[in-house]
Amino acid sequence: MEDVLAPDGRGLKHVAVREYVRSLVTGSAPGSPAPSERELVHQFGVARMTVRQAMDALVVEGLLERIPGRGTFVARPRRAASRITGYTEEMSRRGLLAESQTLLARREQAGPGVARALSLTEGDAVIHWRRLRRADGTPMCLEDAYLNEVLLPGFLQSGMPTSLYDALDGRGLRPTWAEDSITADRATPEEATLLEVDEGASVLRHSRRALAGDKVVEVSRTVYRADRFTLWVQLGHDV
Amino acid sequence: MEDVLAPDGRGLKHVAVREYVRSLVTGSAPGSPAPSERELVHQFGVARMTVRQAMDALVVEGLLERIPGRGTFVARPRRAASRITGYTEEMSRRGLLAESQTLLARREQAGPGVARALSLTEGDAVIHWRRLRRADGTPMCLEDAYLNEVLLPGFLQSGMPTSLYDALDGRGLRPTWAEDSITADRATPEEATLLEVDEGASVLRHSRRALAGDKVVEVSRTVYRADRFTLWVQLGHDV
DNA sequence: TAGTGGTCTAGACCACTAT
DNA sequence: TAGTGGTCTAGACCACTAG
Repeated sequence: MEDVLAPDGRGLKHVAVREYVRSLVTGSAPGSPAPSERELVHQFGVARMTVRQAMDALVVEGLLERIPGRGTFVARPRRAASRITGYTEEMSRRGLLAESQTLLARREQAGPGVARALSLTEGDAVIHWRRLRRADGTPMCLEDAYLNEVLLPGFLQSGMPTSLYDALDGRGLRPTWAEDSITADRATPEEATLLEVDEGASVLRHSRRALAGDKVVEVSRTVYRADRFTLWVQLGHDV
Repeated sequence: MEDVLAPDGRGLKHVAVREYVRSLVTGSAPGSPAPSERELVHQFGVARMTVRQAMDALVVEGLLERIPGRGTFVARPRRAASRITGYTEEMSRRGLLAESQTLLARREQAGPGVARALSLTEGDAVIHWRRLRRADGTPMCLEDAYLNEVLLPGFLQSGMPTSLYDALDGRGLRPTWAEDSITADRATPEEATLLEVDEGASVLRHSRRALAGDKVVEVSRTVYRADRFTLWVQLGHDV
């Protein structure tokens, strides 16, 4: 039989099968059976290899699980390391209202440390954004973020967003990789005043270098009130 | 042509092709070309679909990258969240000598918190292992680990290992998933004495719930000297 | 124009599971 | 025994890239 291709003219029958199966099984309980390969062959009038290509994708995705001799079934959802989140999303996840007060937002020349972290040259233009961040009205942390101005043209002029990560997302720069370091320390006098704690109170210092693909999009240093904040991290993944 | 199968009698030609290609490209620089599919068809005398099955596996693995119209090439290695490590491996990675002094290793009945964290019932038998851990001779942290005795029969009797994670590894219980929480605090008098710091010194408190598959294999609470230890975490992954 | 990967066919035999 | 997924064949046409 010649290759007439699908009615839509694009040779993507396996996509049609894949999305059909996906629509069938999303929402099904793990262990529910998916249609058998030969059943789909008859339904779609395609070759079995085409159906297998469709199912393979769903298996790789972790949606389906094949059991030889028995059939194909909805898989137990895989665990995966949590996506990289910023303060706003993290507080929202905890059921707290995130508010931020910008203390400083300006163009600066990168110092040696920031330049290295942002993969820039010393003296390059960076955006320095300092915020006092609250949760349900109480100071939670003080954050100094440094951004590569080249990646964010007009960022300072366009009015600062509430969520940096949402703003990055909108520019296709959502971080997919982050290198964090965390240590315990005591609040400096300035930090204590802003965070409304006693001088020398316990704080958690959190540094992040966040990348979107190859591009370093954010370097930040945040100091959290230890009496109000515990950092949660999930590590690893299934299979 | 009938299905004579490979010389070894097992119908796994795609494995032979896959491992041949893997051996060719491991060590090659990203961007190096892999053999073309039709080239492998001739070399192995197999059908193209068989070659594609082999290559598909390597693409999913992240070793190869297909570029339509150009060929198949060695992919840039994907970043992936670091594997879950214990103290011994972490110190070794930092070039420090890890030593441990067992302060306590005994069978206990799980209290409510430990029982819940280990997915056990209160009163079930657990192993409680407390260690003072040093790096290059200086106290670094104090760790209380709780283990499910049912998963580790004879663990206490077989002599305590240096590395818990190596011991778990040997029993097929290497953690693949961990839920950590981190906070800053001050050392209690007892902690200060053991860690050889002043009472009230800054410490990092790190709790972990580590799983191997569905099984909770370790629940631990560790207190680190903040003057000696910074926690490093990598998050996210490519694609 | 030659070569590449992308898609697809219409079968086949195998080992395994469930009835 | 019937049904399932696992493997495999020997072709085919397509869009795309590169020389």
